[in-house]
Amino acid sequence: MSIPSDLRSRKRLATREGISNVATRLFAERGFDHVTVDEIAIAADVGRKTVFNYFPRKEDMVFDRDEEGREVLREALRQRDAKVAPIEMLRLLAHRLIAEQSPYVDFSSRSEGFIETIQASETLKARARAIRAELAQVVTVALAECGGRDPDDPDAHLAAGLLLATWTVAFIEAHRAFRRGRDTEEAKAAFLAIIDKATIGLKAAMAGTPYV
Amino acid sequence: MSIPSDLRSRKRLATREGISNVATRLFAERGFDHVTVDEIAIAADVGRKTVFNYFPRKEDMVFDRDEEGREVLREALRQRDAKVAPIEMLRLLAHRLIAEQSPYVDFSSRSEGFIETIQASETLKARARAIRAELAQVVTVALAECGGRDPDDPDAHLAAGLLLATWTVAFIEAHRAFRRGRDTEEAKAAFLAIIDKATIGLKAAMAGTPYV
DNA sequence: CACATAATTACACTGAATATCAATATATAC
DNA sequence: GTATATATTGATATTCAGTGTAATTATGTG
Repeated sequence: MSIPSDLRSRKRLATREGISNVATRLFAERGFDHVTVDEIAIAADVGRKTVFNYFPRKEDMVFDRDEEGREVLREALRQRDAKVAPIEMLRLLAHRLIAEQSPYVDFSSRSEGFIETIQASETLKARARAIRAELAQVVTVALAECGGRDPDDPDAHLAAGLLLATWTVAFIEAHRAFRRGRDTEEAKAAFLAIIDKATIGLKAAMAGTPYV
Repeated sequence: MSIPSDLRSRKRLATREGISNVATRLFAERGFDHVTVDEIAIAADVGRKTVFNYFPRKEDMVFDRDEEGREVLREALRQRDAKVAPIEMLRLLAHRLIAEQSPYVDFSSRSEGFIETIQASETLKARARAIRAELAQVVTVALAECGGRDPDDPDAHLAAGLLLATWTVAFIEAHRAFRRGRDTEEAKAAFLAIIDKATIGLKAAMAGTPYV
């Protein structure tokens, strides 16, 4: 997380930031699908290849923290106290992310534009679904490990699927709540309310497995 | 479903079938991503534009029954007896589809190749996720209607998300069961076992809503 | 047969993504 | 400080999916 001292690395970061900022602005202004990579390269004053150098796919200019997100999930389940069941652990994670003002659960005017940009583009929605699928895979593996089972345990798959569906709905609903009341606190409350309520249900659904 | 008598319509169907068959064969032989639309057009002896005429996207040559699938879900929930809760209705639908040998729940050597082709291609997996998202949307709207609520009712979204996750896991698990034992009946039993078990959990999770 | 309509195709174009290779900037060894 | 190695960049060309347009061919109808 620290800024590298050597010139090469700093230049790299600056170039990356420059492209990212230009792209973000253009996407917000005109929509993801109506901005070409050529335009981004020109606006950022770099070569077209340089853009693809930093962001292998155009979508990566929007979602550039997905590995970080997966790591948050892995860590939460790895550092779990043995007394706390995995499903409960993820509920606690939701509360912690909210308490820590994590950017993953930011429901504000700023994030609203981000969400709008995504919703307006089939390509970005597809990428969001792919990221969810990767998250589900991470949760599946982590759960199976917690429960001492195979990484293809059906119960782990089911639990992960139900959990991801829950978080997704909570996330969407929190953003909707913010749009209605323009109140971040209200949105956070909505997020946690859905997580908490659904967790009770999920515990019932997964009773008899090592995950609850 | 009946074959049209006029020459034009028959030719249309034949052309479509021809393209579809050629494409299916090529995809199975060499993988979706290693077959170009040009090759399909040449092999099917039609113009490139004709291919796109029948299948707007390359993926549509693989998934050409998704609207049909959505309609099955809509119909099941629409023709529901008022005494049967929506979530229970979908459990019954699963049993009916299995009993009727519906192609949607075919776990055999034939469908195995189909699944392999999809799993081998990021593009096709993305399309499968998009179709799931569309199904979730259909279920959300149908549930909300059943429960006399808004189409953006959080409970409906949550229930639909949980249901789709359940069906997806059941589907994947049934295919895995077939791969293990090469027994269609065993795979069908695995499918229904997951649906039945998860339904109990989902009823607990959605208690207090109009959907259970 | 003549006319209208639908289907097919050729052609040209856009835009994402990849590959190659030369030019340039930076780091490291001496 | 100079030389060499390496990383970064950029110019150029190519592949492939997908779209638009207009011309051509096939089919249905009076």
